[in-house]
Amino acid sequence: MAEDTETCPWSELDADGSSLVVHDFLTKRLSTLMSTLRREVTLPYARSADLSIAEWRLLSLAAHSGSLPFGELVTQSTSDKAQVSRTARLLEQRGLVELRPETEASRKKLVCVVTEAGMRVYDEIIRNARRAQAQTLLILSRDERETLFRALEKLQSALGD
Amino acid sequence: MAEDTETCPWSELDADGSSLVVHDFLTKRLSTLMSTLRREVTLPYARSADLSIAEWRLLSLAAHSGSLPFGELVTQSTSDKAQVSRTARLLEQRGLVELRPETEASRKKLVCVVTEAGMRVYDEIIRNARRAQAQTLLILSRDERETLFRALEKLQSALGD
DNA sequence: CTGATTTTGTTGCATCGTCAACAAAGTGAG
DNA sequence: CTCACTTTGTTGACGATGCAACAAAATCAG
Repeated sequence: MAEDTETCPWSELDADGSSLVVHDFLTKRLSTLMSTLRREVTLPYARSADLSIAEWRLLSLAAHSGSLPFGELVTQSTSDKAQVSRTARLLEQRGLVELRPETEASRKKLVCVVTEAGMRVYDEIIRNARRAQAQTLLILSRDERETLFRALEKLQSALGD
Repeated sequence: MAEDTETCPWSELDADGSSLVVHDFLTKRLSTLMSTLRREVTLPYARSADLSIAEWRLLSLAAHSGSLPFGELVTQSTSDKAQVSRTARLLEQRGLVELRPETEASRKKLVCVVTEAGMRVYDEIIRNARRAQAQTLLILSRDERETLFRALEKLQSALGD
């Protein structure tokens, strides 16, 4: 084993897995990268529309399909329902989304509908964000990009989504 | 363009980057995975030693080399110096690390030295964590693992470390 | 050595995220 | 219909996190 420990220590693992040498854990690496991305990419874009990161995440989730049930918002966001509730209400106060009953008969179950104003904000940011991300991803080869996303996907579903 | 949009929409980007179709942004994917990993992997292990995630991160950083200057702790952790300061003091109160002046002459610059007790806690957790991570990584092919880590590394340094 | 400048760690504060308790609404067996 | 049970969104409380002001110490030019 370990023919290329220098350059790829993480590849050094066997079926048992106990010989993994990685001090540089996947979790650490991901968390470092995430924190950099938040600071350098997401935060600036969110701030350009005077949104917090949580607000931006919610708006973009809902805006992608125009509207989303409250429950879906909770499921798809990383946050819990408390955070989603408060953030959604903030977005509502600013006229970017509307929270209304799912059906006429019901009064409790809510849908989050993005307003015209919300859509404008979303479109504006998402365009820049797309370009910035694409620019960043260009430092990876096409194969690396594909493998990266596929690997992340696999890990996600292996961990029980 | 878009020969394989179905399976790999993210690979669809050109030099300008404007044609990137990714709704599924890298940031979103990473943040989802991170949050799952924290919940399913890191948190349980940290809790098994009654540590918060921040405490575990600090302890593992210092324990890897036995001791680490305070400044290095700040640099290598994702957190800022305030957080590091408070967390380190907590670890000190619990006898897992010792914070002492870097040299005899100095009184301010600190080194974080992991105690015997701290090392025992670290060793216990790290062993399990390694095994768990290795187990998870087994769902990726060797090539995918290598590419994944290399890609993450590249992105990190491209974003100005 | 001395005074000015920079580093370094601490503290206060505002924000964010999570947990748990709660109330209102929906659901279903009888 | 009705009573018990579940689901859903809100609220309060607390810990974690990040920012910025601050004081003590280190550094350095002269």
